[in-house]
Amino acid sequence: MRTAPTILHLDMDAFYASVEQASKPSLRGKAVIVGGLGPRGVVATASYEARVFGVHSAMPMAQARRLAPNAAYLVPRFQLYRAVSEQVMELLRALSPLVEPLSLDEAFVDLEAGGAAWDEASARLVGSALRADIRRVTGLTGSVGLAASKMLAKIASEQAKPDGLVVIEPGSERALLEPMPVRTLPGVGPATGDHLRRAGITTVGEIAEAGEDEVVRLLGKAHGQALYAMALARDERAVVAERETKSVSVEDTYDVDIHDRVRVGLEVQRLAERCVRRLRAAGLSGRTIVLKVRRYDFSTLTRSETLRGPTDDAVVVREAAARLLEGVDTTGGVRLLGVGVSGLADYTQEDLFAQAVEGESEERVGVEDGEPEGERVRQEGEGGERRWVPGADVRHAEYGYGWVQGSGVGRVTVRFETPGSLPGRVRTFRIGDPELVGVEPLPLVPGVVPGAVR
DNA sequence: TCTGGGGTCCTGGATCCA
DNA sequence: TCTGTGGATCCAGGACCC
Repeated sequence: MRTAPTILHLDMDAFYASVEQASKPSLRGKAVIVGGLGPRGVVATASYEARVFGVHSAMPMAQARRLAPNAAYLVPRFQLYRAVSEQVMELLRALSPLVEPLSLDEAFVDLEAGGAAWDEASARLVGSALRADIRRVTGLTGSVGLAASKMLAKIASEQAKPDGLVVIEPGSERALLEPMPVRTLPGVGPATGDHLRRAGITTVGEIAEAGEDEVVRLLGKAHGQALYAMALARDERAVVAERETKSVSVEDTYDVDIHDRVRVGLEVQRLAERCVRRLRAAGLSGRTIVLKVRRYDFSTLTRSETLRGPTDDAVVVREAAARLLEGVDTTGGVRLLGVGVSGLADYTQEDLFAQAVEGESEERVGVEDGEPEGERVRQEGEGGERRWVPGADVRHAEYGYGWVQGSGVGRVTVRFETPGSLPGRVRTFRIGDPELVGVEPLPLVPGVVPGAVR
């Protein structure tokens, strides 16, 4: 284990909500909640102003609306978040070749490997400069944790939130961890937390006291050994820049349970095609096809089938998924369906026609990936009429740039403002108003154009 | 009052094979 | 030929993470 706090963990503060606030001046300082807005949606991110009401990630949206009825509710705009994330990752890669992104808003950086820092003082300087750079380039705040291991750097950034920097000095780790709740350690979720609590273990110090044998007895070999080591502040995991994808999957939760078996079959076919589109866009193929079914009572089951060789053929995946579905009882209704492919390879075995039982249908899904992500600005509503999603960027021929605040009963309400403007005014239009068009998001900091935004 | 989507890793039983 | 053993692989489910 290294002796200087040169592993950096960056965690952007309330990332999706902060991007929305940066992009929409009227929302700054307000409760903003980003997530699925359907009847079964959950919160992806809540701004700190919304957290005051008790709203947090993964909470059912219905519950959030009860707690914070006056918050702004927006659907995620992943394209924009990806572009901003790429700007941040670019800053990290300038520090070191060893950057390990964990998600759009989080990453580890090995500062020593990049020669950017070698002791506490230099690491602190780099961390502060990074936070300033992030603010300058994106207008957003991020929290930085610095420590001698990944686990501790992550705990440090958690303590630094929001908008701070915390260094855990080597030598102080054990004393720091001891009183912390077991849930602080990575890999301890609700189930493991409960398990440990029933054994009388609630703090990290108590895991260390219990001894490795006891923890392994409670949690199994791999998990137990890993957790015991973490409790002693032992974490030798390296920062890994390139992680290869192990599986590709898509899934949909339906607003209303599907009972019709034919419809279930059609949805599975659709998901299989979407999955293959993603697979091909990534230049991958895979051997194992997985069907996932969540039933009306939330019980979830998976069925999988392994082919003789990897495929990226939509027909093959569709047929495998259909075969798997045959063995699943869906009476009572299903709320979620998913199709995935694992056992990935970066080549395709062409000689797979035998696996396509009806080798006749030669249709394939194109590589061009028009993946809808719920960020479609304008959707076709029932009867072909236009529908605008809350938060979407628009431009009006007369009033300029703005975003959709809400829509319904034939009307759409738009607030006209841009990232660099003062909070703007609201106007309401007919849903079909030809003067109103959907547009790409504007850069958060005027003049700094996120390269990835098309 | 309900519980998304996209992943990763681990475990344990079944099966196959040398 | 029978039986036991142990590894590899497959399959299903659970837990966790962001």
